[in-house]
Amino acid sequence: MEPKNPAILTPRDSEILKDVILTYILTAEPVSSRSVAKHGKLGLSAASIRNVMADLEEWGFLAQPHTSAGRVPTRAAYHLFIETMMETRAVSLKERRYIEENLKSGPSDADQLVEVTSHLLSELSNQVGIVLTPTWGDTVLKAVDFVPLSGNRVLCVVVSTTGFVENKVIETEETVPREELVRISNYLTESFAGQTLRQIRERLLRRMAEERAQMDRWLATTLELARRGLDVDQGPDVVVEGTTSLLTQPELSDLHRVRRMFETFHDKARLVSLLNQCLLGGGVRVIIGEDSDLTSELGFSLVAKTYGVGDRTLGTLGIFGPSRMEYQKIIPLVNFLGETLSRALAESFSGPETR
Amino acid sequence: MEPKNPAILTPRDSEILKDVILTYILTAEPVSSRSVAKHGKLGLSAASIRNVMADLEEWGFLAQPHTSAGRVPTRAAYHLFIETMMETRAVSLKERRYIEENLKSGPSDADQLVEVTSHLLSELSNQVGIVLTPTWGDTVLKAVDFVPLSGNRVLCVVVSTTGFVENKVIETEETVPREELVRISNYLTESFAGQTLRQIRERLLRRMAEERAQMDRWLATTLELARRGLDVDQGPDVVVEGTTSLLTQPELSDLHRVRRMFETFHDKARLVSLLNQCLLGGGVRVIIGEDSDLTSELGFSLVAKTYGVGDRTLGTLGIFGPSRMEYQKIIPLVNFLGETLSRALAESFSGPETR
DNA sequence: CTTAGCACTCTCAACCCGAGAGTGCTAATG
DNA sequence: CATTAGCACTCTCGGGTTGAGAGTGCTAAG
Repeated sequence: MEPKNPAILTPRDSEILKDVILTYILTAEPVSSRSVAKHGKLGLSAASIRNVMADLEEWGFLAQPHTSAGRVPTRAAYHLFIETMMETRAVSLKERRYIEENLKSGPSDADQLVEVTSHLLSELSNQVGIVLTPTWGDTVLKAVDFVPLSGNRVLCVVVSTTGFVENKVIETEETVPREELVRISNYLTESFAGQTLRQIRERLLRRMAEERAQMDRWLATTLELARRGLDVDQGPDVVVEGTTSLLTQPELSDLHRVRRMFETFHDKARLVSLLNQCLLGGGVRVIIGEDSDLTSELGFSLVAKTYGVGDRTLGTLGIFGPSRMEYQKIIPLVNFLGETLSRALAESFSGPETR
Repeated sequence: MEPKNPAILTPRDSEILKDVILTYILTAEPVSSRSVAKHGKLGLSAASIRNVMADLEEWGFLAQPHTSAGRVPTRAAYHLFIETMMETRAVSLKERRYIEENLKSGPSDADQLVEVTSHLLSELSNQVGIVLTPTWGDTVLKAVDFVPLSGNRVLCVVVSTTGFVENKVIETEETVPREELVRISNYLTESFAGQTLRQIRERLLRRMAEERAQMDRWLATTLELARRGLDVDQGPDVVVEGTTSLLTQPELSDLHRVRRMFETFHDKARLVSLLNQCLLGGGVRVIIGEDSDLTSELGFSLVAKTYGVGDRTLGTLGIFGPSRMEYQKIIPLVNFLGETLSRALAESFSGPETR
């Protein structure tokens, strides 16, 4: 469709494009040649700017909603902006303090940590914050514990090395006394700590098949409890925060798009697959507009980054919002929060082992 | 403003009012005299209906958006409708099956039960489902359990008799070995099970003050752990589900009201206080429009009921939506789900004691 | 190469207008 | 006397029109 881009933009072209993008981000309205001429540093008249802008449109960096409207940056323009001409604005000291305060003191377990992070993402960007929790099968077991409830019910508590906790009530064939449960907890924790739930599951099944005949009663109930309690095959959870803050954005001024947006955020499966596109690479990934079917409908963008402990990637976190967003601030913010969350998870939960 | 209502409506007035309400609930548009005449059983002409409707308006049961529009029921009309002329439509067998299936098989602990209930409320009514979880201080302790994490961290698991589980990570002064934690868990569960968290907290504080001097080391750490672990002073949680389903309702056709609605649902504190108005009485409570500041802004209604185990009220559940809702179906639905949730909580978790 | 000038295009809000819907009133009717 | 047919009146809503404003593209002059 669009003619081939030139190998490189002249400094002037670049400057003008940048100006258009910056003011569009600010105002959400098509940018006219006149406003660029007035506001811009280079003392050119509107007419000259117009020529350049016509070129930029031809290259595919600008578009007009209709004849005689200003120009609007395209997806390509945003990408170029981010890669070559953006001056990132580091997260301010005040914000860093605020983040660390909230992340250090408030949450006690990892799930709360994730929730607070999502909230911070949203609050500090005025967009939607998204955090993907680790896939449960990949988490490394720290401890299992069984608590007797009434009747034949047992509460199984599974803790990962990174501090995520999962509760599950299971029903046993017969009542298992408290002391027995303590022994079982100890045994299972000792034998399986340090392995992923997926590995554990496989080993359990293999072992149950192998030893079926010669297993004593105690081992049988133990393994059965483990199988039931550790079998949490749910995929990753998506924590979405701040959808309402988008309602004030001008791009959501019509009801139909509002509905679409909420439908989008409710379809967790698609969100997960979108977020998973960002799994590779350590830096911040930016997905803009038609890069993905999800973002294209709404003309939205996603700025995302993985988080994890050591070299192990646990999940993804990011900010979702109209393509017209302050990448200069958003990208450092996502970066910082990714690092901070990773650090918090590492510091809090993988200290010296207890035994 | 409005002239005093007549002591009683004639059967004909009543019939007409009912017809207006029913068709308004269905169509969401002002009801004309003509449509009542056509659709209604009593073979009257539009002109006669008009006279009656003018009366009903004078008495405050109907209102017109403007001259030469049809009539719309007022809050008073809905109340009258619910109290005297509504024929409730019992929850269908299919729906009952669906509810019981979802509530029996899916969720394992009480928190999940609440979540599923909220979802069912929303799904079956196409409105917003709300469930208020029990105030944590009022819940009765079933068991406490401590799981050692890394370093000086201990995961405290608190289980209520009704199956609600709370996790909390606390930091201890010095490392407490695993066997010790087991002893402490046992001791605390035995001494405090059956009391509310509030009671326990008071006793703990008193005991710590009394015995400060003569306490041995073990008891000191035990009580300290208990104080920290059982001190969850958070208020009730509000689980809101299905806000998006309201977006298709015609009363939310303008953006401003959509924003208002989402703000409303995000202000958990106000929601709690509204729901708490329904705490008294065992039946289903209906709050319509200007009955409360919360519902008035939007012209919304709330149908709510308490749930609990035995004679102990635990929380509230309800359906929130435009005043124009199918009370004939909604009220039985809330009633049924309240009873089913109560039953599920009772059956699952307060069976025979384990020790 | 730059820019002033101008014609041209497109949107947007305001306005008007007529159709349609519904009412209130009155007079006729059983 | 309740009921109803008839009719004038009111209000909303959608469509069409118009004029102002904004912005562009082009051309010709500096």
